[in-house]
Amino acid sequence: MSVLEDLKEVHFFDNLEKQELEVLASFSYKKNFAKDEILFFEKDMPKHLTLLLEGMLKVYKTDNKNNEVIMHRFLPKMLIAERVVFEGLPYPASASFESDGSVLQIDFEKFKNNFLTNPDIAFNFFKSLSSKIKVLEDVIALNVVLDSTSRVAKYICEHEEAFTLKHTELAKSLHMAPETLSRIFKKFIKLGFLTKKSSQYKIVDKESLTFFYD
Amino acid sequence: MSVLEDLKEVHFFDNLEKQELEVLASFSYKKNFAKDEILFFEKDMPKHLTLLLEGMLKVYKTDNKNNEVIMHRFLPKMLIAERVVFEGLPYPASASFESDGSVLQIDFEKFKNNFLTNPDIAFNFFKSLSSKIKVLEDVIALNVVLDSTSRVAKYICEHEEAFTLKHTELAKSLHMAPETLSRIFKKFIKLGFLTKKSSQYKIVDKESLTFFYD
DNA sequence: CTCTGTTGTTGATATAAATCAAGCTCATTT
DNA sequence: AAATGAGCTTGATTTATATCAACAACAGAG
Repeated sequence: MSVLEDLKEVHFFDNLEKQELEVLASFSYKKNFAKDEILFFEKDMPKHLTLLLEGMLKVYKTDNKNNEVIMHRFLPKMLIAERVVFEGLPYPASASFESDGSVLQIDFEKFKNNFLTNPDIAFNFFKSLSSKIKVLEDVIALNVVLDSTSRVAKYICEHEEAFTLKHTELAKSLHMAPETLSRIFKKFIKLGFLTKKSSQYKIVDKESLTFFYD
Repeated sequence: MSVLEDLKEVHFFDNLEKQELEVLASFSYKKNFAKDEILFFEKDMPKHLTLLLEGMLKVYKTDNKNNEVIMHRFLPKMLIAERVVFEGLPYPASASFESDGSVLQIDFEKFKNNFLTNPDIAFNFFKSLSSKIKVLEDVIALNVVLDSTSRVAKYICEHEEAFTLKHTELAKSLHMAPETLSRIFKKFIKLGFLTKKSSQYKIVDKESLTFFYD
């Protein structure tokens, strides 16, 4: 797929004319990554605006005990770390691919000069920053306000992809030990909120689960 | 002080002409608050863009056990909850004054139509959103990645106002029990990182303190 | 189909921090 | 100066969750 075709699929640029997209494509480059490849390391300087095209990406920090703390999980068509690019700061965390994927790297200086003065693009940029604030507020609400059981309840109710993740990964997102997650799932099954057949979990009583956090 | 004079003091609007400021002032209202008064409640719908003029404001959520979790602390000249205003969503948390203070309430529709198309203002709006992302990332880094001791070390090194807060309030910001904070201060004094004379704390070995989190 | 390694589970134990309870300090009022 | 009360400190206890260790389940390789 050409860069131009990729750009057409990204709602972020919906308001651009065909000709403008061509200009944008002229300073945008597609790059492929394999599972577990690193997109950037904490403290690297961003060189371009990055848009995730395919695959799942996690942004994480590593704590004292070398545990990953996942701060964001990105799905295709999302803009990545635009804040630091915008501010010319080093990345505050590292990012790696959780599956094969690809990104579009856009020359930020050119983007800024050619497009950020366009109110529609600026508006989308606002929205992208806003949604990131929302995600972070949710991470705080999830990790700081709720206990483990409530975190699991909230996460599996609100995230379709929860049961597609490996337990170790899910535990990382929820910021708890895999053992703890395992015990909570067991509890939910015993309470009849969840079923498990051939290691595939399914919510059977969402109502009750929401009581944990709502 | 007139609204116009207040506006002149806010760097956010530095790039506006005198005449533009007058237009802005025409749909902006100043409102005073006493300590502990509520600016807005979680789930209220925002009615205007709010700029803190004077005083200290905290934005917080309340957890299961009715403990406050402070998500932001605002100092004068900061824009408050612009994201939710921008997105037309209810406030995700409550806000109350920690001291007497005042805010400027700006009609958002008019602001948007008259000023958000101005690249300088849009740029400042980006910056405001960006800095909020940074604060939230820091809250996550502080609360999720670090243990209590490191959180205290980081906070007192990076926040001038740390020692002006009551211990109960500081403990809330750091998301720990006041008793825990007290014990950590005691430990820091014993280690010679901190001194306390007539209940005024002072950092004497910042270098060592930074080792806890850097 | 069996072997092997990885991921998930379970129970036992350790640990950080919250909670509880009591006493202390200091500022304010009388 | 004594009395009051809010905030702070200290020690004892409890609690949630991590860690450790052993084992089970399952997936992929041969």
